[in-house]
Amino acid sequence: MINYGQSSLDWLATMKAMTEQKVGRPRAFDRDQALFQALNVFWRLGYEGASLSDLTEAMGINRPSLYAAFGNKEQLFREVLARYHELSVPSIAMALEHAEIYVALEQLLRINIRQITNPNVPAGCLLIRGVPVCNDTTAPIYQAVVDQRLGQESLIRERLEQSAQAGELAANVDPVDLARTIMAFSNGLSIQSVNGATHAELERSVELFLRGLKVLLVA
Amino acid sequence: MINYGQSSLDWLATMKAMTEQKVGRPRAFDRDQALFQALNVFWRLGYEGASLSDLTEAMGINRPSLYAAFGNKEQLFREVLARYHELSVPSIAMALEHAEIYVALEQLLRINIRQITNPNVPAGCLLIRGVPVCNDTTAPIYQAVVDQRLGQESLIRERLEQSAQAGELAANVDPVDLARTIMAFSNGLSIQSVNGATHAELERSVELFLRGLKVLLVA
DNA sequence: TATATTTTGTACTGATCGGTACTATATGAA
DNA sequence: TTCATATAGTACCGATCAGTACAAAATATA
Repeated sequence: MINYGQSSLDWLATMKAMTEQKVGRPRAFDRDQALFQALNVFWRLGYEGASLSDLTEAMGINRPSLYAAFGNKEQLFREVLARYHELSVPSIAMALEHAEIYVALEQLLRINIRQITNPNVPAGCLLIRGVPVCNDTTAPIYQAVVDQRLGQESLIRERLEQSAQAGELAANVDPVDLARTIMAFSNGLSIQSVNGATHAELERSVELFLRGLKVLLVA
Repeated sequence: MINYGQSSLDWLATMKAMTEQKVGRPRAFDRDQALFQALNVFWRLGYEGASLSDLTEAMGINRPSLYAAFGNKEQLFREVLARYHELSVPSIAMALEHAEIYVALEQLLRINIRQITNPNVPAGCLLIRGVPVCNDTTAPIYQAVVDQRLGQESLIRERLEQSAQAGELAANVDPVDLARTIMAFSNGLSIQSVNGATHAELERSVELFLRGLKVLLVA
């Protein structure tokens, strides 16, 4: 391994320096902040509904700057998807780390309704609002969105398979089926949020779901 | 009341004759069949993704014929929504007619997964695929879609309120909350279907959900 | 200071969008 | 036949779409 210095912080600094441009007119905007604004626009308007004018206005840059920094609309959305992944997966993974499976799933759902009713971002989930169907426009990025939804479900499934090994699931409860069931409910909550349901209302739905979920786990 | 004849069939015939054109070149296409094709296109491509070219091609008519018969894209979609309502609500209502609340909800979910995995139509639900967000394009019809989703939830809620009156719900189970919970799960199944889940897989998720649901109802 | 390099901003491209003007055509009524 | 009415089909409209050509401006290097 190449020695970039004495600590990993040095290594990070070196990597950053390597990716930073050294010559030419410096970029007048923060690429990360612009990407976050793009995330917000795609979240709010959907992939098709977000025009280049919507994006550049929110990002505070002009059109050629967007293309120079991000490629095109499709590649910008792919980066947005990656950013959304970074923002959502850690909290899912953290919830699922709880030793008790019931608490893990409870935390998962409670964190979920916090996120989909966060007033600082659009209601619901980007992965559901953003690209609901596959058509000529969305075809290039449709599968990536579905894959990310399936990726979240896999996180739940893997945790449930641990529980199944440990004998924590009730009789005739398949972890794959239960993961799909929880994911369905979670995604449905996102639609409820878009419908206008409040956090308190979603909380009561989660509590009802959890009462039923207990039957599927061993005491 | 005006007497249109001896029977309600005569009345229907009279109404039909009144709405049928009597003068001018006759329409060369079946309006109902064209509307059904439009439903299919909106279902498959979404409201934004369905272009007038997509619509006219599938409907087998040219552009001025569409505008003469349906007004414009927005009004056509409103008629499509009404058609979808006619196709979906009766089966929901029929399922909920069962005397036993558990059976009613079971039928509801089983009919639901039959419909959202029907190979003759696009996967999932038009009300979720068709108009996921509100933007400049979808604003005129967005609320109508949300209202139809809420209308389906109301059907469930009203049935559950009957059960609550009859003491068929477990302690601390509010019918409004339970209706929202069931609707969320049902909508999530629609997304699972779009993800590629099979009917058999959704059936197993429904069965797990029903096992939990039993706890929320009195034996 | 001179040069190479990159970003910025304006102004544009062809393609497609939803919607329509206009003419030809097909009917019922006179 | 003749006329009034309504649809069919072609060919078009202005607006907007994603994407880009080009030149001015701002930096590092030499």
